[in-house]
Amino acid sequence: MLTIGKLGSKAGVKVPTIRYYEQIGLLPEAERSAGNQRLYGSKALERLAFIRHARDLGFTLEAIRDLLSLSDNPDQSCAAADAIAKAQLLEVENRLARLTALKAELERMVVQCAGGRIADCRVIEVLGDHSLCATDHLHPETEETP
Amino acid sequence: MLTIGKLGSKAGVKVPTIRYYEQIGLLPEAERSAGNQRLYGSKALERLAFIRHARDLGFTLEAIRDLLSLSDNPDQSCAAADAIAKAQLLEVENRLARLTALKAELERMVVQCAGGRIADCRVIEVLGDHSLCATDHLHPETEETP
DNA sequence: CTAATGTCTCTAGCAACTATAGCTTCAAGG
DNA sequence: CCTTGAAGCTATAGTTGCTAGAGACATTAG
Repeated sequence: MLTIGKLGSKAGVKVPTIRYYEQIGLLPEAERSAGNQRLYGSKALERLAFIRHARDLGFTLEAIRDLLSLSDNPDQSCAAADAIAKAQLLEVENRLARLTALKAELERMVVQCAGGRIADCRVIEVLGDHSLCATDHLHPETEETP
Repeated sequence: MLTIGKLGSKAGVKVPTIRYYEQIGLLPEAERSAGNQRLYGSKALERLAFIRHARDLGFTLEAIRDLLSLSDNPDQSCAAADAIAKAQLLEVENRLARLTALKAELERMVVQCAGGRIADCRVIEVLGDHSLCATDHLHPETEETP
């Protein structure tokens, strides 16, 4: 049995994050020791690794919740899991496209900066006027993890 | 003079967002009409467009605050503005690299899904075991806007 | 046995908004 | 002139995915 700290270091997840996952129901309530400390077995480690990996791949906790409940019922069709992954792929492709446009724009800005005074600075100028942009890099839709 | 709604639709920014920007000091306190409604002139529109554009380019509000204070004092060297833009460019390049690895992994997952039962689903399987991954798509470091 | 970690709960904070509630003001139609 | 509906106001709370802190108990190394 692992304490929360051991579990965290094995899975590469910080301790408060584990407690947070338990709190929002992604992880089941842990067993407790006599002294009320959480104890975890290998199943919890697997589940946490799953969550961690899916987070690394950019899935939201909501999507992960769905994926976990799918993997808890292994007899169903995997169409749902496939759909979630495909949606995530689309999302990522979208962001890639936007980021690529952004990068081009930032490069243009930086290259054109003459290094003189602010009054001549292309960075400031371009930021003040979207029509100076070469591409449309619109509304990156603030979200989290790619 | 524009009302907050007109300003918002001209700049492509939602009304509560404008009030929020005022609240955190990115926009100066607006003039008020007799009936206490905010009124904006063209300077405010420019400033808001600047903010909006910089947000679209992925700058944080903190970076934007700095850029605005630079553009408010146009007699300085533009080295600072240039540095902010360069840092932002690096950031974007980083994210691009990570996203590209992610995309490859997601594509692999999706392609390999045979469409059978969860028990055989590659999506679930890969999520449970990082060693099945072809690339290192590690820790995308949760942030906002690309 | 003591000191140093580790863990516990609870609360508050981060970015960058968005949404809600309950009110006032404004512009246009009848 | 009056009413109705949209748009504005303030203030507060919620969102996502954590992270940080306080103050108290548990465990372990020396």
